[in-house]
Amino acid sequence: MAVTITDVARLANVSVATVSRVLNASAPVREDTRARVLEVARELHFSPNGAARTLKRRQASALGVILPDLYGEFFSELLRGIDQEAQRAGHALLVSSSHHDAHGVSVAVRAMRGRVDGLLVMAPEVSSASLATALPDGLPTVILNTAATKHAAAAVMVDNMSGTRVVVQHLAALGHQTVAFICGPPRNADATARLRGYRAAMRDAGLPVHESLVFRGDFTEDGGWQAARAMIATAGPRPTALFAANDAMAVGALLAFHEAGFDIPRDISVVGFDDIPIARYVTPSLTTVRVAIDVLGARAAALLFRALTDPLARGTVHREVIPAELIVRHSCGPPPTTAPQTR
Amino acid sequence: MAVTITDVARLANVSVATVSRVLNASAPVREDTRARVLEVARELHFSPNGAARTLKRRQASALGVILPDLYGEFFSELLRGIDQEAQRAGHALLVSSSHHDAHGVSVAVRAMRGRVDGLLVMAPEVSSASLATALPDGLPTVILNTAATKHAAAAVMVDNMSGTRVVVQHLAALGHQTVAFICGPPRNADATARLRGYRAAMRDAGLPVHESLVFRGDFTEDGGWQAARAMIATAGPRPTALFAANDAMAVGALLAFHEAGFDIPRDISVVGFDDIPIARYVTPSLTTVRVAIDVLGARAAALLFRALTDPLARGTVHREVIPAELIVRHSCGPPPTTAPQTR
DNA sequence: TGTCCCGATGTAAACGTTTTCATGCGCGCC
DNA sequence: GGCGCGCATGAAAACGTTTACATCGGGACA
Repeated sequence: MAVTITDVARLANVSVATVSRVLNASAPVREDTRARVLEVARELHFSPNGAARTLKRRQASALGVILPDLYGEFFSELLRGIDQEAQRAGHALLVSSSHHDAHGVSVAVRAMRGRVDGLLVMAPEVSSASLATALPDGLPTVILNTAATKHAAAAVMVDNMSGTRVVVQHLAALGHQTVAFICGPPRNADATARLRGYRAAMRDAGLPVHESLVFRGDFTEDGGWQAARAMIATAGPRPTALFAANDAMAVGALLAFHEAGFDIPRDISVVGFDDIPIARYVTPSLTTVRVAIDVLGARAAALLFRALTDPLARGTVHREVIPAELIVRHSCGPPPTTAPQTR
Repeated sequence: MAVTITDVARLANVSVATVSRVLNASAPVREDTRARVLEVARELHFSPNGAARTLKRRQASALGVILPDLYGEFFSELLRGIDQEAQRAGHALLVSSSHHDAHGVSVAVRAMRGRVDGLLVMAPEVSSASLATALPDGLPTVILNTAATKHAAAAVMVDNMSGTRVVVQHLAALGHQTVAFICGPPRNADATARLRGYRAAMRDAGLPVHESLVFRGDFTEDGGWQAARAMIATAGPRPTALFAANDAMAVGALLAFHEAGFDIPRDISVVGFDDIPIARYVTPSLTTVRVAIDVLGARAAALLFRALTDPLARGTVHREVIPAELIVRHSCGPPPTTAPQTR
């Protein structure tokens, strides 16, 4: 059915070896045979079978990408960065998403054996230990945003600590004393790191952390909206600023405040985290922490390629931290002289 | 290096055939041998080599996805829909993006031969004819948002015509007479269809199309921002509404208007197209055309699976149109009694 | 003129599976 | 008690490549 190298060889009156040599330029071939082979190959629309090639060469020219989800601009940007780097190296991407638990990751990983040269795994909700058992032995792996395991060749992570610190410092400098926080998903590594960062930074700034002002969230716009609603409805100390653990939730909170008639930043300041592309387009534009998500992906891919090409690098776990930088836009201002009214 | 089925067979004192039978449950095996094989396989962390499996089985359990780009929520949603459907069928996704011309598509497609069972191609900037030559012969293909070619097993497209029509009708009903338009990329199939739809709907509504109010765009937020700036600066008839060919550009326009001190929708109404998730979170929330992008992807994948499993379906080109529905939010209102002032 | 070497090509093995075919063995049946 | 049948298993071919090795001329050199 499909045309194979044998078909080309037959029609060009040469052996399959010669065809292979022509197509891969792997050995000198007389010019006229070369031309003849190429002609026949083009005529038959021949393209080599990837599986066979991979099997023989022991190199798939593909990277496996395991993601917890695909919803929202974050993953879009991440994948874009990875793809860009992979494409430069002539590698394809085998993508598999919505793997939230160790078992899901394990299944996805097994399905990739033999079809990828290395793995990029982002599983922020899976514990380091479970991840270690889910990862394969022979396949170089780079972990994203998760506590690094021994199995991995490298780990790339966001500097959540300094990111959260700089936000709190900024808010404190503006005069805010009461800063609410919206968490990410409970077992998510980034989420917990940012919560820890928030607490530590608040302490260091000499500001109190009111537990009633730490709201649950799930990294989605709707989660942020819900949390902001809860905040508006809640009794107790009135926050003058809200720090959301990611931009999506900050955007959701913005809507909730807008609906409630709040003026931002006059009534309350809002900060996000990640700097997804949309952050500068919402109203007011969102003060946030720039993470360069596409760079995060690209760096992870680059590290994986290094582990693949440089056998010496094996065995040593390389860690890389993507810096986090405060981006001041218009969603923050000084605290109001009197706290906003609940309605 | 990597553990193979042969290793398992040797340690379990059986032939490779038996191991294969156990792992695939493809033939009855005595219970004790079965247990022994499974035990050894687990012990060795064996997982079958995908390339070898694909080669022998002539089935890759993977779908190729070719996209023009990965930037923004549109592709993220599309990919999510595809992934969801593929995962249900136990298929992985081989993704390759940033293919804008026929040659790029052709290269990507060739790289996928033998590693995927079918192809999902979105190449809105490639002409139908070039696409036909770029697509492979033996591989079932579903085309997204592009004029269908004969080679394809199916095509899924957005109902751009009725989508644009309903927007113009909505604006006309509100009393708008002068409606500006921001185009997508010049050679993009969706973009041109939406422009055509805008023109036709305006004509049918008895409204004039001022060529000076048809602005160039590129489907990005920044493009929309630039176009809106141009609109503000331009002389000539003052539009009371702006229709952007996609949501990203509408969001960009929103920012430009906001920066210029316009009140939306009092000074000008804004409409988008696609209903990306963020559309309901911008301020004001965006009136747009709901396309259910994830469904678009999922349907495309479903059609591909049908072509794969049902050989009868081959040869007939199935077309499916994803409906477009007006979503009224807060970015539209009646036209101002006097046109907004340029500043 | 014989030897050596090198360039062009062919032959066949190998990659790790799945699957067809063959084989052996126990058991029921006449 | 011999015959046939079906079940469990093994041997080996096949999938479509790449590549190590063999082969064959022909030219350079002694």
